[in-house]
Amino acid sequence: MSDIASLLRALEVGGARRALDPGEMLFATGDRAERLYVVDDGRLLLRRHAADGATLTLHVARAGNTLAEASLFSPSYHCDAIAEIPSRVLAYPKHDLLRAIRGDAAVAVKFLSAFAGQIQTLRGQVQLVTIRSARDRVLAYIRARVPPGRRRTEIDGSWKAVAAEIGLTHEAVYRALAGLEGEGRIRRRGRVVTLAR
Amino acid sequence: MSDIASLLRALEVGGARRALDPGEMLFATGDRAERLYVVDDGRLLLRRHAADGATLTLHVARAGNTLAEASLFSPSYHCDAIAEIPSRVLAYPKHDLLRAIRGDAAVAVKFLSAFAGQIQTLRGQVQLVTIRSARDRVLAYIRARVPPGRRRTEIDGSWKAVAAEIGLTHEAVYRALAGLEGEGRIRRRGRVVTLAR
DNA sequence: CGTCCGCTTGACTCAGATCAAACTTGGTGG
DNA sequence: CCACCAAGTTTGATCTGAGTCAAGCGGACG
Repeated sequence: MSDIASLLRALEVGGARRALDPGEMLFATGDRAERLYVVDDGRLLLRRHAADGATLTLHVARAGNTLAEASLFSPSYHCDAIAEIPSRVLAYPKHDLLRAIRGDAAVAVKFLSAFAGQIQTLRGQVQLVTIRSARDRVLAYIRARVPPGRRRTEIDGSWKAVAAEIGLTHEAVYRALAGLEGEGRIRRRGRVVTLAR
Repeated sequence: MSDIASLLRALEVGGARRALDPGEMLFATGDRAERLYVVDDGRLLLRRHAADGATLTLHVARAGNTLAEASLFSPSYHCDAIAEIPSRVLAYPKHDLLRAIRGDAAVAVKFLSAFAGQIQTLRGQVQLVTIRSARDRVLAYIRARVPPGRRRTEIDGSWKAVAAEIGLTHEAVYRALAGLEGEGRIRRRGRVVTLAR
């Protein structure tokens, strides 16, 4: 998956380990961006607060994912990072990384690759969040999670977390799921969902 | 806009122009990924087919957007690209780009920075589209367009296009604008908007 | 064994979608 | 230079569906 993690391990750059409890904050909006993180284990949420107090999950970072890539080129973080479950991360000082990247184009290319993946993920999310109907949005979310050629997928995290990720209330998500199952478009047992033909 | 586009223009790498009719396919899933594209004019859809036969639009690429960045790092395209309206694109051979990136860490860093910018822009868009109230969403859109320290901005394109971009109907946008002007939050003449203090 | 949290469903409300219609603007061609 | 057409803009009336509030169930965990 993310060869960034292994790439970082191979570099001289040392990563400091840090453990987080559920709900613990790794960094907050406005903090000086001095580190880039790799999720070793667990799950972290990148969140932003809207003016009206609502919180939006911008990204769900899982084991192997990098966190706050954009902060490499930004003086401060522009969102909060919070552990959803007990998690461990590796922290790499931004300056060391930038030095390594500037010194070795091959390293830079690896980073580019990881960034490109992020862009794709985010585009998918923009597209998803723009779908107005809750039913269609949930269905699109599921479809995007089913590996090509397969029919089944397991949602990781709770449906409530999914709701936050796709910009719906959890009630709307549950109703959409119930509706889709009623129509026979999907079958579901807990977090395992199967697309109907 | 997309500094990737201007970055590409600045490189020695030449871009081949290509015109597409509505419905014409630029590339299909599984094709060998040999080029990265920049949309010069028009609108292209990136689509994927789900297991249940449905078509999923992953992204709508407009003028200035790059297409298939991820393909730089993948041997084949993983979605279809189709022109929605008459469009023109610039095609950059992947090998030339990769050579330029690998050969010069400074170029690589420029790309990285541009990609990081893309990521931030996209995160901002996700956040914007998630704002539920039409009034607040339009206001946030305007605020994001006003240069720091200034009060005025000119929207490029029509308000109708803005509506599509931020996931509202054009009626909702016009009403939101009228409401904001009524409240005295903004002043507006055509496409020029001034924020009230 | 009790508490917390995810899950689920119901009733009600309201903002934005939808449908409709008129006015304005800009550009094109005769 | 003007007639005309297309597209954007504006406003009104109605409807729909997601948000909100509320309440109950069940499993996980200390």
